[in-house]
Amino acid sequence: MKIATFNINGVKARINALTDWLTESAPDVALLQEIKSVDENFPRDVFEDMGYNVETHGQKGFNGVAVLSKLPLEDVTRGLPGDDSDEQARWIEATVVGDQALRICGLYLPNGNPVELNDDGSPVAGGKYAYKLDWMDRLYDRAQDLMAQETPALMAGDYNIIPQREDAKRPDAWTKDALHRLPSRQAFRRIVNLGFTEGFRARQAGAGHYSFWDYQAGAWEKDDGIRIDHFLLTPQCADLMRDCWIESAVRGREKPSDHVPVWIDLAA
DNA sequence: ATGGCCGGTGGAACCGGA
Repeated sequence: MKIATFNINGVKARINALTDWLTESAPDVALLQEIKSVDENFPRDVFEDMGYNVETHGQKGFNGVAVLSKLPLEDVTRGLPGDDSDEQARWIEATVVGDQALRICGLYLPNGNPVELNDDGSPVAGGKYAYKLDWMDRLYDRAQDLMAQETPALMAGDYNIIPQREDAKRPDAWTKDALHRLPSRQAFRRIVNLGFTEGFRARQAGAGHYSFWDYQAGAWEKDDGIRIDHFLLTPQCADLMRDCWIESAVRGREKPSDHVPVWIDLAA
């Protein structure tokens, strides 16, 4: 089973690029982020006509996540648990019903910029960086629950985290940024350290592997990228992993997203 | 070498992104 995560940066603007990609690359499951659409306006018929089951968790203007699956989806839940006042659409879960059940979580982790700090270095309450770290605390709690299930499960999406220096072309440019500053990396590592396998790094070492290139300043042409889209797998899911790769060529196509798809292939 | 964007909203600039 091939599963891809893809921040599409607007489903309406990306509809042709997206259907071309689905036709050519044919994921069994696609986790989409930044659909930038309310559920009612999501073009579900387009994907249903291609043989996908469609589940969305959208909002007006920005954010929004979705799952497309050729296999049946069950027990769909929307929103990351832990804060009923959080109205941003960044989390969706479902169980993919195949030879065995696989719990999949699609996520769009907050960017966190600008970083606003108090004099003691703590994040300013109510600011975007505080929201990012608070969201990651809730992600930790959900990750802990998933791990306790001892079943095949994964959390994948746009983490907005550059885990290590080798995951950026110019790491020094990111040291104070919300995507790479130490507390952000620590919060990510703390989740991984619950026992998750980071799919890509289980397959591929070394620098020069990116999943995002800014639209500005010719970043794609200069390969000035960062790796921020990740798969985290429970041990029972990691045991099934055959491969994990980044489909970077998609960034060079017509009217691309600024992110590209990241894939895993599972023996399931 | 150098400069440099894009999508959505709403109907012009501005927000949000990373």
